[in-house]
Amino acid sequence: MPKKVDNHARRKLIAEALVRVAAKRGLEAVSLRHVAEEADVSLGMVQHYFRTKDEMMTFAMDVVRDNAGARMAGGIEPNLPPKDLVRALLVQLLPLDEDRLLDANVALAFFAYTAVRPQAGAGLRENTTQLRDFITGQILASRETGDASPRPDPVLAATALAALIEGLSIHVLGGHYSAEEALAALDTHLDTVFS
Amino acid sequence: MPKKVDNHARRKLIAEALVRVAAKRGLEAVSLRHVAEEADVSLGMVQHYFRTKDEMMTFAMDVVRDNAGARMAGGIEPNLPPKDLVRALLVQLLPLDEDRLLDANVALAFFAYTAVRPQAGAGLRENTTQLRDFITGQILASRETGDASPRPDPVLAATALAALIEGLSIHVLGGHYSAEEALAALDTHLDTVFS
DNA sequence: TTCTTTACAGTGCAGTCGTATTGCCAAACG
DNA sequence: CGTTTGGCAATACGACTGCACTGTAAAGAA
Repeated sequence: MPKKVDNHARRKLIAEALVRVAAKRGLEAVSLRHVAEEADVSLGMVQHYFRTKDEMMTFAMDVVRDNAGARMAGGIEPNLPPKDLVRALLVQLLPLDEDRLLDANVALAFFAYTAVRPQAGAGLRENTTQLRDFITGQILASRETGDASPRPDPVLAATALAALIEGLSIHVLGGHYSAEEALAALDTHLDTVFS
Repeated sequence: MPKKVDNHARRKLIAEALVRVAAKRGLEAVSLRHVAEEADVSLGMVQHYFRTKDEMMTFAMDVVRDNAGARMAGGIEPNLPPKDLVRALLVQLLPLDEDRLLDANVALAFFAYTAVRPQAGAGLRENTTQLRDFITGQILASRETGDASPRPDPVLAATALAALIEGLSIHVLGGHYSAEEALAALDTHLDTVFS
């Protein structure tokens, strides 16, 4: 066997360049050439690691999802009460700093992307399902300890919570209001869920 | 003066074709030629009514916003209690039928579009601001009549409500769950806001 | 009537797109 | 040592893009 290269690292390098292009100029500006330029590699190399553009897109989506997942996992401190735990998770999805703003921007673009390509959205769907399930569990846990009044359906409450951060993120991205306002809205909502 | 044509009607005709293309195949499939074909007119005509593609896009965005606004206005019955009024409004933004699904799809695409072109998002921002203000007013009104416990900040509650339908719409578009589930989540949230 | 102005249709152009193809180079194996 | 083979660069190609330009038909103004 000839030269040995870390295949996965190269793909990630390219995918991250794609993310930067998409965040700065939109998904429609993502072309093989632009990505190659942003990654400071040749077009040929991009083609070597991704046989088709769609393959590159899909991989980049997975990288973004992994980023978000890792951030959420990193925000967790065990033994936190359910409410704080959920909050710690959701805050990681809000564009509160430059990094998260970049990712949220790309995530939004991918949402629009998968809305027209249903088969490409499987990963996204899995993510929200997991998030919803986790939140549901935490709501139930909080009720067991008697912290919350057991009024509304926990699954629906979790659904609303997951949708809420999504909507807040989008509004912040669109410049409708500041990230701080979004955070405040999230907090008041959390208060009502974990009353 | 020569031939007299309803200029605005023609522009709307073209913009609606654009919306159909965007909903079916995504914003990136929106080209002058595709729109012309969908509208069953010539490329030359599209160019006659829109000097640039960006001008066409902006106009189409306005049409979609008008659609949504008209729907919301149409859903209103006066003398409704605040909660039902707000619900009637927000329901119009959920993709519960084919028409609203189409518009929501395009709206999502435009959100992603404006996230990278801030100057094009002014209209969108105005829309959510108006919606937030209206909801805020209704929350305050409901409290005056004593229907609600006056706990959380009404502005933040309105912000959350507006963000919530946005997030729910997106999740429904992505096939993460059904429109009925989204509606149920909205209702439980409305119950807590207008307790 | 003649003239002017609008409302298109058609074509051409320079640039970009994704992809296929070709070829060179260096490293590992026999 | 050669030979093979993966890693990459470069180029070419047909399709498509937004836009500019030209031509033509028709409807009012003079």
